[in-house]
Parts: sequence; structure tokens; C-alpha cells
Amino acid sequence: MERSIQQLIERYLSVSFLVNKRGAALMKCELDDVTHDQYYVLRHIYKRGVCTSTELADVFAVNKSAITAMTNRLVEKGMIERGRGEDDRRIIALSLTEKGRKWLEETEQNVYELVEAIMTKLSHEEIEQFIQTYEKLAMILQEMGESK
Amino acid sequence: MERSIQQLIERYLSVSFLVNKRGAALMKCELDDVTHDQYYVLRHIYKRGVCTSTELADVFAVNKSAITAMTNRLVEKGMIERGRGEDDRRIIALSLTEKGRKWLEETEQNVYELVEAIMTKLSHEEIEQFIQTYEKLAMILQEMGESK
DNA sequence: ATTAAATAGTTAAATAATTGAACTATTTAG
DNA sequence: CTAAATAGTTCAATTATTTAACTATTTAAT
Repeated sequence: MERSIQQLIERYLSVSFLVNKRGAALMKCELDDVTHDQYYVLRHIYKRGVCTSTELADVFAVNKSAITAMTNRLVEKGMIERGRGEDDRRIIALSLTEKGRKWLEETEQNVYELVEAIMTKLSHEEIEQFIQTYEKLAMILQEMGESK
Repeated sequence: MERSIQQLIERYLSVSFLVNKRGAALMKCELDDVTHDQYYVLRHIYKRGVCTSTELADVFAVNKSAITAMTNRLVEKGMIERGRGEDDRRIIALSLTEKGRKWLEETEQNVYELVEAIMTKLSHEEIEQFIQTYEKLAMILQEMGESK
């Protein structure tokens, strides 16, 4: 393997790990009762309107039983609710409760301010370029996941 | 908050979550018995030669007791060992066993190949720029974590 | 020099995330 | 119309994590 590539990989492994851990730790401060993963479940349902366990399991790249456990906790907390599908009765539609929607909208404000405080230390172009590359990586990973 | 910034934040939250989850899922395939977090503990000790619980807790941004639990498992697996410090007897130096060192060196090969397969779908300059920005973010997060 | 405060690490109890296998209920296809 | 596929749950086990209480050791203040 080429030496310069190897160094890039080494740097990537170290820095991605660091940023994820520290980023999650900072975000946790804004999320009172809700965990980091639960926050992303709520976000996804909010953006979709309704969604299914299977869809969440695909997005999160985990087993469906992990989603069952997480959604159980969110139902207990009164943040989401389950509704049977009309046409296909195997499907259970997950949606935010009023409480869940309100909580998310308020919390998004705080999270946005946190991320903004970090991002604005970089130039607009640098952020834009960074996110574009990140999105390319997301697509590459998606393809690799599907092909397996 | 400015609208374009808000969109960047939204994109960042979505994509960073996706890449982390899917990246971790892909990496797990290479790590047989060892978990994702344990792999990074081993990596950190390998790079440092020896290190302490407190140092790991700082790097991972978790409590020291979380580190105790993780290192216990790694000791059970025969990957690392604990050694009392000579000068300060409170300190316990963590180091890789021969087995741990060999396992890590072999596994790094596979992980590197995995990351390389992803990276080489982007241009060298794009990766370099991406990692540089990532490293800036890491520094910003570090400062924010310290000031709190 | 002795005591009080700080530091390094562990233990224990609780919660959360995750996997894998076995299971129920429903739908689709041969 | 039965067999296979799909959607979701349950259960048992493992891992990661937090918080509070604890032990052992070192540093600092009087």
C-alpha cells in the first residue's frame, strides 16, 4: 500500500473517532432525558412524518430487535406512538406524539446553536466542501452496505 | 440564524450520523471478537506504547469507570496487561500483550484495506482537504471540551 | 511532621444499545 | 392453497455507560 495513502487512513481513523466521541459528548448536554441514539430516531421520524422499524434498522445499520428496544423506550417516554397499517397489517407506523414533536423542535434549536458555534470557526466554503465530501462518503458506504 | 447555515447544520447532522453508523458496521466485520470501542482502545495503547485509564477516559470523553470496564474485558481476552508504576504507585500502566500487539497489527492491515477501498473513490486532494478540516474540528471540539 | 485535599483507579447498581435465535402474524407466489 | 417471504416482537446474553461510594497513594498547607 502506498505510504501517503496509509498516512491518510491513519489520520482519518484517529480523527473521525475523536470527533464522533467528543461531538456526542457535547451534544448529550442538550438532550436531557433522551439519549444520543434516541435523538436520531426522533429526528428521522420527524423528517419522514411516519416510518417503520425496518426502515430505521436499515438507516441505523442495526438489527430490527435493536429498534424495537429503542422505540419501546421512546413510547414509554411518550415521545412516539405506534399505529397499525391499514393496507398491510404487518406494518407498524411510528410517528411522533405532540410531546415528541414539541420536544424535538425545541431541542433542535439548541443543537443547531451548538453546531453553529463550532462551524462558524471555519469558513463557509470550507464547511460546504467538507459536507460535500462527507455526503459522497455516505453514498459510497451505502453502496458497499447494499452489495454485501 | 441564517438560513444557509441552518441547512449546512442539518446536512451535517444527517450525514455524520449515517457515516459513523455505517462505517462502524462495516469495520465490525474485520474485528472478530473485539468490539469497535475496544479496537480504538488497543489502537491508542499501541500508538502510545503505554497509557493510563485517566488518559483513555480523557481521549474517549467518558468516565474512568467506563474505561475500567473496557480494560477488564481486554485483560480477560489477553490483549492488554496492567503494570504498577514505580514512582507513583497510584498509576497503572496499560500495555499490549504480545497477543494484543500481533492481533492489532494484523487487523490494522484489514481495516486499512477497507478504508482504502472507500477513500480511493475520491481524489487525493479531496481526501486531504477533508481530513484537514476534520482535524480542525477535532481541535475546536477539544478546546470546547476543556473550557467546560 | 501531620493532617487535609487532590489524584488514580475500582466497585456496584442501574440504564441503554446491540446481537442472534426463536417466535407470531400477515402477505405474496408457485 | 400451501410454502416462502416479510414485519415485527421476545428473550437471553454481552457491552458500554453513568453516578456514587470507596481504597490507596501522593501533594500541599499549616
